[in-house]
Amino acid sequence: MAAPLTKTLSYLVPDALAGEVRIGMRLSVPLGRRRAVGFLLELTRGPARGLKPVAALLDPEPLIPETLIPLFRRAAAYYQHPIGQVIATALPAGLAGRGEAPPVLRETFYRPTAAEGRPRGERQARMLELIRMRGEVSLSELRQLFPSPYPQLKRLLEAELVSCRTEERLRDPFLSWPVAPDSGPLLTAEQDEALKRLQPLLEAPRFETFLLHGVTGSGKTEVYLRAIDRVVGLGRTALVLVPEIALTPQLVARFRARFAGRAEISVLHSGLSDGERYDAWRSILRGRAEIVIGARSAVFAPLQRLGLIVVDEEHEASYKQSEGFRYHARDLALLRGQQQRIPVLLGSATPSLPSYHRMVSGQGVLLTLRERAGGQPLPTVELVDMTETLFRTLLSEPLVGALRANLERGEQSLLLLNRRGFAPYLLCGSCGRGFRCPNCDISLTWHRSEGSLRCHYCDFGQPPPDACPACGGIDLDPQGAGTERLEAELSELFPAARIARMDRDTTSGKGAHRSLVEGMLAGRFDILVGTQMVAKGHDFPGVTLVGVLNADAPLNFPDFRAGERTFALLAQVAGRAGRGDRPGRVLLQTFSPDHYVFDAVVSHDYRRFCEAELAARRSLGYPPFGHLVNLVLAGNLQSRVEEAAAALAARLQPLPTGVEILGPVPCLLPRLRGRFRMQILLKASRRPPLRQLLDRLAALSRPVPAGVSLAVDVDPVDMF
DNA sequence: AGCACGCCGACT
DNA sequence: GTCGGCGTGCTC
Repeated sequence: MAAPLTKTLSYLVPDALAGEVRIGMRLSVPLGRRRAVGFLLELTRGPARGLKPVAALLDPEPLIPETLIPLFRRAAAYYQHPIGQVIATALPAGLAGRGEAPPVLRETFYRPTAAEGRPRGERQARMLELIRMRGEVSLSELRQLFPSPYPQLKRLLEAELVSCRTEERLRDPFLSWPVAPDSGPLLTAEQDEALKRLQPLLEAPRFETFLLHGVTGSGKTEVYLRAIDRVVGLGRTALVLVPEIALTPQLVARFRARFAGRAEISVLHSGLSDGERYDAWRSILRGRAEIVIGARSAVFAPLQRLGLIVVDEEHEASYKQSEGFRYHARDLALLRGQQQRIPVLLGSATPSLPSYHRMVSGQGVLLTLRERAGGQPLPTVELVDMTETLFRTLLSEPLVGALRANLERGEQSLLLLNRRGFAPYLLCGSCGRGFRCPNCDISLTWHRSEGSLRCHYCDFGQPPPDACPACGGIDLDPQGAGTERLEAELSELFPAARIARMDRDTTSGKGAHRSLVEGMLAGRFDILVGTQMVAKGHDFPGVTLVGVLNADAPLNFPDFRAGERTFALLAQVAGRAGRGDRPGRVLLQTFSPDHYVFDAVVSHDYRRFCEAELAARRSLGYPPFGHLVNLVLAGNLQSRVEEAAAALAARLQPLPTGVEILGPVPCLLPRLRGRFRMQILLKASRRPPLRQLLDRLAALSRPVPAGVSLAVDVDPVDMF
């Protein structure tokens, strides 16, 4: 239902429709004095006291498999979100609202009849001959061979020399990454061991969580491929979740190559048009795909006979949707696994603390790959203490030296600077004035090549002024550095080097990301600079040096997960080094070399990091030892939002024992896209009292006044 | 969300 | 005396 209703509504099925209704169908139903789109979740018999009748069925077949309905129900309850919007999030666009479903494409096929005759016309005769020879020919093919075949086809049909039939055609956007069939490498002993542990559950499925913790380059994908091969071989299907499909073309290509001709793979990604997405959904529903690979929302893919769910890079924050229905795809994957009684395989080089904690507390099986698959050593990681550099330089001497040496050896280098643009601030040299976004009240980033000052949180952009609007000074000074500036500085330092940049600005075009990846693989670049995008999943065998410019920057985030995030980012990017036949070296530039995160990165000791971090979280009651719910209020009038937040906090009293309330306080970004934002953070060591409080919140008739919106974020990941 | 109902200020 | 403001409540 498009309406944000918490409860479901019951309708009467008229006798005329009784034969056709099935669970999972879309219905048109009366709601108030309008018509709404609803989903049939349950059919019951009983007295029809005062129920309004269903107006119409919208589709000939169900759009939702019955097995997904419990998932929608639990997800709606858990995330305190109206079930209609949960379903709308899951489905391809256009199916939940009043919007029309994308058109179904049809294809007509012509085949010869038993009749013997010959047509008179020459063109007709040639066409008939082709159809007789091939047995059946599609209209689109005929149109390629005969410019306008319609008059002849009409005659042939009238003469009953051919017959035709129409069937739905599913759009199939085949990804064009080259596919060479491959049967896979020999397994390492550790991979083999991991598969042996998985095997029994693939054969006789039941719910179990596996966490595959494998160092970078240890071949986690190979384990997924083998496990899925087994699942598919047993006639079941598999779902693979990846953080961002556009950034993992290599993984998709490996799946295609491995299963070429043996299993159909459906790839769900953000580049699909509504029509393609709709067709992908229907083809999965009809069982035409054995393997589905997709990002977050693919956790709802309508696969039948599911035998395994894989969540790759399970620690990635992008699995959490941060708007609307704020679900976490990894957690829903676990729920789906539990409901459908199948194993769920989480994989990461840097598992999330909650997942790791689940395993060590006995709620799952930890599988570990300590060695790289090709036997390469893990890279050596060194710290460069930036407090000892005399001048504020972007690139330290040791890093410049290492880059130079790498260039001389003809080896590739990768540099991470987690900030795009040229400079994050542009300040007036005379009066010190800066430039802020009028909608978000944060500093605008100078994008030099694009010639604009841009806000990274909304779409705002303006050309950089020639003079300071406050004092008229013409001496505008870029402060700090982003990837664009780093790229420029490197070209000055190494004029002969071939430098490429990978960040959101250089990869927004279609195929741009792919051509950067291919360029690196083909050795067309010596140095790749980029934001965290460069850290994600790539396998560049030629890279032997990785440098991180502001390695401690993410530590300064006011978030209890800062340490975990920093460790994950650094370990992931370090893992890009030395994947080929030459050893890798990693240099981390930092102003706080004594921080314990760096110890863990240098020693590649994930476990020690986890134990330390978990101890700290336990003492503070943070996840996984406590549970958080963030209530975010937003509105155009600051005073109204503040009053609403204070009033809501008061209405939550008295708090159930065990629940703490923090706030209301302004959000980390107190203004975003022109709206003022306040948050109320709820914290509890156990879930039940927190649930109780959320139920009370849901029962409030008007939790916030008009002009203010309220978002309930259960298990928040980004507390902006 | 929509769309009613319902009770208080400036207009034909 | 009506038109219309948005506060409150419901939708099988």
